[in-house]
Amino acid sequence: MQVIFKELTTNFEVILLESLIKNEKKEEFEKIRKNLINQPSKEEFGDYQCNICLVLSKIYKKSPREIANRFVKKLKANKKISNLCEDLEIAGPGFINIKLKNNILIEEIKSNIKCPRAGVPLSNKKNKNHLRKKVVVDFSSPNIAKEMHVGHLRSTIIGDSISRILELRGYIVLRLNHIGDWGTQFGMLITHLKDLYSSDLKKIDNIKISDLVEFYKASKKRFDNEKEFKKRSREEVVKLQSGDRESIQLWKLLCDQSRKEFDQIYKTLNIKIKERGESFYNPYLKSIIEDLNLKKILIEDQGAKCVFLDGMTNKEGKPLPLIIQKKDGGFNYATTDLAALRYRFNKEPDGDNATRIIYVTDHGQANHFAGVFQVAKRANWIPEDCEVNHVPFGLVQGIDGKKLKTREGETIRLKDLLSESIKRAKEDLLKRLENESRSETNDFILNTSRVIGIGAVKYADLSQNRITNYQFSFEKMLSLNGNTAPYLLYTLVRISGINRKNNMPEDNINSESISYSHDLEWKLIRKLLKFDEVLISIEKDLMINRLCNYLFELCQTFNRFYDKVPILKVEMSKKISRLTLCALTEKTLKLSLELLGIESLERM
RNA sequence: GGGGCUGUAGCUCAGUAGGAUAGAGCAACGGUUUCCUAAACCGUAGGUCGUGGGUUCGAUUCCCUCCAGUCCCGCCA
Repeated sequence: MQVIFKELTTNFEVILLESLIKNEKKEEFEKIRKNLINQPSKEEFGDYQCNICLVLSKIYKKSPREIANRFVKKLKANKKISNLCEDLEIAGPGFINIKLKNNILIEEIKSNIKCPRAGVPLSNKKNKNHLRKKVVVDFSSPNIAKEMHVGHLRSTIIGDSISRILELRGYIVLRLNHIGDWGTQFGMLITHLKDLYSSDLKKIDNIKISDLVEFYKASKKRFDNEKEFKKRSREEVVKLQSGDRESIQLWKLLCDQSRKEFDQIYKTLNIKIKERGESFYNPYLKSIIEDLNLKKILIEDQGAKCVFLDGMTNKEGKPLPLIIQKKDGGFNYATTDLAALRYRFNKEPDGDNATRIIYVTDHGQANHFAGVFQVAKRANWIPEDCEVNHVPFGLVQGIDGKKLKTREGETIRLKDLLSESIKRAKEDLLKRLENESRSETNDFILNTSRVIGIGAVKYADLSQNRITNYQFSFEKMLSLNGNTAPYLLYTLVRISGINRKNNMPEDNINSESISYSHDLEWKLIRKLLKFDEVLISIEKDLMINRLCNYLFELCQTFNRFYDKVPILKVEMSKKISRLTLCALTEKTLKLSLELLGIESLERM
């Protein structure tokens, strides 16, 4: 319905401007045009509302209702507006409630049914060469030789969903996995590896580390306790960074084995992402220093090369530095992040030619990114018309409100968490089958519980406002009531049920005869038509929970309709009209679940 | 000490480019099945929107004070 909204806004603006000119207040136009037409604060107020008369009352020094009367008269005289609107009603102190004509809404429904994106328009934004804009989404980013945990889960799920939504809107999306594959920890890992497998070093393929996490822990323990080991580890870092052949081989071995673990998780979660770890940017680090030097913003302090940040201070009240090069000459993550940012905005072939970079990390890194962005801006590395966004998210907590841990106090492995969810979904399903005396094939049971189990975990995360911490509860996310994946899937299953029972041949459907009379039909129509506006708002603020909220409301609206309004056992024209609503609900839901990375089901 | 984020019903959370009587789910209580999956639907009850100021015709929303929780603050990422 975005198109209608825009047309209404344009024509309202014309009338507003005429009025202002007539009253010699033209200069106010820019200030007050912004929120000329709003979403209604309540459904019963109509399709949109206009609150401008209360503002005009101040400017014209007349009562808002008096102004509203005149304004509405002018609006009604406008042909384009009267073609769209059934009624412009003045309410309360001077609000104008806008109700659209039924046939306009029905035309929208028909057009959305035909549209493969269910009415969501493609973004018309293009880059300077009039090509589709490219967005880099940086998400997931686990560390080599460490287990993925719930913190990575949020980044992965949110980043994936953002990518999918931007793709639907027509952007070219480059999903990047900025994995931690470089840095000082590799010194100890490689040294430990060399000690353990000294005899196999010639035949590297023979080395199989059974448990990388245990391996990491053992290395760390030695690093912290053995002086000699620590020394060798440090030397190993230098070797690695200077490109020593054997060190590089062992580094690759560690990365490969880790990658296998990650890929399993990504397969389970159905995540597509391109691995481009920190090591990729090594060749570009030196020029970061050079360029910052050239621009005279790099300052040496206590042996380290820093950029001092504006508006940020440390404990002593002095300007906070962003360390670009350590006193030992090594680079750290700020350097890599700057190099990555610059590369992504650079033109091809030495860059990605992006116009927007989105970083999905926990909000603990907010300061870090604020610093990095500030330096990038001062160094002029963010081109005109381009933007960077940090998309922060809160912690995953247990029921106790503390960081999610096992009973033993250990970090929960992501793969254990996912299989637990599937297991619980399966138990629920089996119980239901028994209660209803249903029998299903083993394949059905496995697939259904997998889709529900994974979907529930994803949806629980995405439906939450990402900025706040959220409490992880299998019980809630798998519940069949409330704003959960199973509730949405169930709604879809109901529609599939209707389709199965419907024996009417498809070519009987004549969309010309569509008409609606029931109040619940109209509520569903209006809800369906909000879909595009929801997605467009998400493109700006990247709050995925808006989509989930919308879907929950859509399903509630549909279920009320389904409960009270017969669909199949009615006369032909009503049946066709109602089946059309079912079809669009189904399409919207399926598409949305896809955007959330959740699979659909026909039966459950 | 500085900065970020959070504080809304018993619990978990929506809602904030200012708008009319602040919404869901869970838990509690009550109701609905000749019909498409009742895994649903309907109703009742539950609120000083952390505190105190300010701006405004109008503030949960914007600004300031204070309180509470949490995260970050020089060579880890």
